[in-house]
Amino acid sequence: MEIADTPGVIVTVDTVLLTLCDGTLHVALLKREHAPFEGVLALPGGYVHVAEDASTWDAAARVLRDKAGIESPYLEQLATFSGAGRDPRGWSVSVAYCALVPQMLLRGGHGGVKLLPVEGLPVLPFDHKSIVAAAVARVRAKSQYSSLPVYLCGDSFTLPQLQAVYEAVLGEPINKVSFRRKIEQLGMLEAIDGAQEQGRANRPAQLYRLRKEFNRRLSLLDRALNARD
Amino acid sequence: MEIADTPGVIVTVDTVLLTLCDGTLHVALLKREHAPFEGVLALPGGYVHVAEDASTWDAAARVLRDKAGIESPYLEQLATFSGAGRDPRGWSVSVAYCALVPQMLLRGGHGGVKLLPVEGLPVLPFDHKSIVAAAVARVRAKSQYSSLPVYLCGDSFTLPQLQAVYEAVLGEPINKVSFRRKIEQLGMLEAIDGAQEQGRANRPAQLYRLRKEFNRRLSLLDRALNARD
DNA sequence: GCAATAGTGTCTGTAAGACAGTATAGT
DNA sequence: ACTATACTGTCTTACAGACACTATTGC
Repeated sequence: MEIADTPGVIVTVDTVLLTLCDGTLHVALLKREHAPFEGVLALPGGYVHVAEDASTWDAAARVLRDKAGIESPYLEQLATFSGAGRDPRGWSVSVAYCALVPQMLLRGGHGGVKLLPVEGLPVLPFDHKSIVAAAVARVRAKSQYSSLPVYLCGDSFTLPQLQAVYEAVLGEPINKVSFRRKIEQLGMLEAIDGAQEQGRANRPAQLYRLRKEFNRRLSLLDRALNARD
Repeated sequence: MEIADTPGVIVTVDTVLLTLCDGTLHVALLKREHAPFEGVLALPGGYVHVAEDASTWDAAARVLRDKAGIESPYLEQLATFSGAGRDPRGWSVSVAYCALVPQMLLRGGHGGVKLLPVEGLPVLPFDHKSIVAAAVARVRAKSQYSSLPVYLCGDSFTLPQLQAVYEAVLGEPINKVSFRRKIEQLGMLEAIDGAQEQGRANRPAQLYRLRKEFNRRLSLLDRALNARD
């Protein structure tokens, strides 16, 4: 029997929780409670707990739940950051995860969560700035061909609202007709019968929701990677 | 000061080395030299060596060099596989990397390397079958919009050869004119002056090579993720 | 009726695929 | 000259963006 662990390697998870505030992408940061960098704003993260976590995905979900008070409907593995220099405690491996949540869902979260725009972040400890940059790049890339931004909306939304979300993520205006054609052909939305946005002095917009069979589809794919087999 | 490692977690790297044989993707496997699964074919992998490896990328490169005798020009992080159940030794984290090499480069490798078609693999230990599947899916996806398959060719190649490689990876024929237009607009190849394929009873094809500025571009991007900051 | 935004029909330009033609080697 | 494959010019078709038009609410 060989050694049952890898001495000298720190194994952690970090989560990049993104949401839309005022039309721009923001990332959730927390003040660190322990050394190193105690009191400094950083990504929510923590050690993998061998006894509790069935995988690093579960560890990331636990970190978000316990430290930020959030159950993210979307949680995808981003990449793994590693090396001798990234953590002053020693050689470390951090499996980074990316979460997308509607801003409303953050209302119920813990009070200590700070939201900062992803552009123009202050200096962050470890290599957290690189991790955020990788998450934003991934989300922008996926938004060009997938339904990923729907996770930034609530349960129901109008097409103009969804288009505004896409435009905020991608940082450029989208042609209305093309957008609606694209959404149509992706086929992952369904109109909610008789439900329309009310209360404004114009034609009301149809409300839509994600079809059940597409719900959490992307995160399920990621889960399969972490399953036993 | 906290603990300097994460007890009970095994930290390894696994490499999926892909190449083209007889027009289909093959993966390199090695007989395991130690328990568990001693003597069984598996992906080349090993523990992270804190003293030698500056990152998991370096660990993967070292594993390929030492165990398979190959310096891969392309080595990209794929995903991280983790959990209590995937390794009988205990809770483990494996950072998986994907390498692409031209078949010629494998001639110089160690003798123990077995190449098997990625379709119809036998049962593999750990979750190596999932890892291979993820690598193949990633390579196919990236091949649709990038120059990734050039790493499966040698230093110089003709456009018809490159097209055959794309078709083998994607598993479907490509329109010749569209392919040449696409390659042209990607602009990462340059004709080698006066060099043409010889020796066949037809018009000789122009030889091309990857432009220097595009060399290892994708793997450099991945390296940046693993750098100190 | 008017303002404002939702949603749709249609035109146009760009890019992908099909096809056929020309080019150049060996035999 | 003939064959085989490399390469290229051009036609057609599909799709993305632009624009204009209709639809429906509150005031």
